[in-house]
Amino acid sequence: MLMSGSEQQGPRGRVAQGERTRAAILRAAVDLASIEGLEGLTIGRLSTELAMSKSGLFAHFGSKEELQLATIEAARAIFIEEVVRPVLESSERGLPRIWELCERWTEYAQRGVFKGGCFFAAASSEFDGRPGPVRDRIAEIMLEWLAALERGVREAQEIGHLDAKADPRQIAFEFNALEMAGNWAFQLYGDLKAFTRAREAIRERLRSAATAQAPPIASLGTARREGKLSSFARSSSNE
Amino acid sequence: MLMSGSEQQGPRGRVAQGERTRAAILRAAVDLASIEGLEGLTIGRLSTELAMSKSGLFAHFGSKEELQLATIEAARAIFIEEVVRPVLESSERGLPRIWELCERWTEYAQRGVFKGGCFFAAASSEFDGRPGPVRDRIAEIMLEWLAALERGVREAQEIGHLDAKADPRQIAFEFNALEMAGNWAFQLYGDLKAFTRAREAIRERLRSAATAQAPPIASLGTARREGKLSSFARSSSNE
DNA sequence: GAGTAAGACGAACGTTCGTGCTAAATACGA
DNA sequence: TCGTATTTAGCACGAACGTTCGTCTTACTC
Repeated sequence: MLMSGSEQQGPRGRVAQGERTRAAILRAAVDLASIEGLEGLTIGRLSTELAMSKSGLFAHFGSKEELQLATIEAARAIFIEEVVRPVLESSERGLPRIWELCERWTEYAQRGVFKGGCFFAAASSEFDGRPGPVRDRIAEIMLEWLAALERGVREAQEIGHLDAKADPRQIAFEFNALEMAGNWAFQLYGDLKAFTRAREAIRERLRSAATAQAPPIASLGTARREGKLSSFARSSSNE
Repeated sequence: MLMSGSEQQGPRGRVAQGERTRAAILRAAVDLASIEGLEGLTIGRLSTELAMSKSGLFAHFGSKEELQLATIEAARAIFIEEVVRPVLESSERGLPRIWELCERWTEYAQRGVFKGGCFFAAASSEFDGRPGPVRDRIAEIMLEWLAALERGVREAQEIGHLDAKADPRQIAFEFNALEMAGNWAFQLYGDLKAFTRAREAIRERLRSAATAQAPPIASLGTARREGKLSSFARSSSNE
């Protein structure tokens, strides 16, 4: 569901010109939309930014709504690449993975993968009152993410890291809430400590639900790059 | 045209006509903005909805930004009236009040005081990337709310309901995160259970920080209307 | 080299945006 | 009841919106 297959190429081995242009448009669109919103994502403005004509840009999508939907898919692909895949590839199932999911998300928000903060946090707030395919797709993708968190918790329970009596849905809700609030405070106040607060709350919540045979929460570090996690990495990481 | 003589007030020096019209505009503006956003709050659309002319409406504010700022103030007044004041008037300092703050907020979001959900949740997300007086004012008001939560916690610590070692800022952050996530899930999925989840998480967090002499958390009910809270009410509630 | 299709362009469509002006209508103290 | 100040409407503006159209360039096929 989250994470799927490969890209197709043009007729001959090379990628068609149009495809490259389209990709460039979407790369810019995703950043612009994360700042200005999906509705503030304007064809005129986008074309100016890319130094191309409105009509030329427009031809790639056929309607503004199609552009919005394509932008959402592009953002989803980036999100998966930046957050979901690294976690599935590098962390062990159970408590390390659920922690790593949160950690990676926080980092993704903090690092500014999208210029205006988390694309989906912004888009879901913007479109929650505007029925239509755009809203529906955004809601779906957010559900995917919530489901990923929930599955992480469930796996941790199966392995015996977390109390089996805990409600995975509830915990997923809480973690998502804390992460999005971190993103929110960072965007509104530039307050980096908000991420620390989110992290701290998540850690504490994990502690409260952890079992005796869970790896110590304190060992779940912040600096994951290079090594620190190699003790957990690459055993049977997929799915 | 809008609210002519029909709105009977005493014939003596009552509220000026313009003031009444302005208030009617803002009442509509606040709802429209909570759905469409403060930028989607359009003068043309608003005037159509109120069956008055664009220019007539416009004259009350002088610029779109002034309209936005006035709308924000109107929303703030409603929020205070619906959430803050009832709590300060009806609940005892300490744990009951901090709980009641959260409870009232949840109810305010659930009840649809603004048609599109919490006005400030929407507005702060929309404007977090657009510097200017509008963004600044929204940020200020959200800080007021966070400070109110924080003070609630601090008071509960002073009274001895909550562990003095807990960090009030941290707890305020967490409660705000859970509430806003409840609002978010409700707006996006129509999921009423999200509010239950938020409530549950807040209750649990309070439990974890409560002292021995705190009133039992379980007694902090959901149904507050009529009586249930009269045991806490009206001792020295002000300030 | 001729033929074809994709891709990008500039101009223009009708609409709506925010914002000025000026005149009419209305409310209200005298 | 009247006169004036406030309040509303009418109209026009330039800019930007999404969208359509016809044209021109480029690149690949035969």
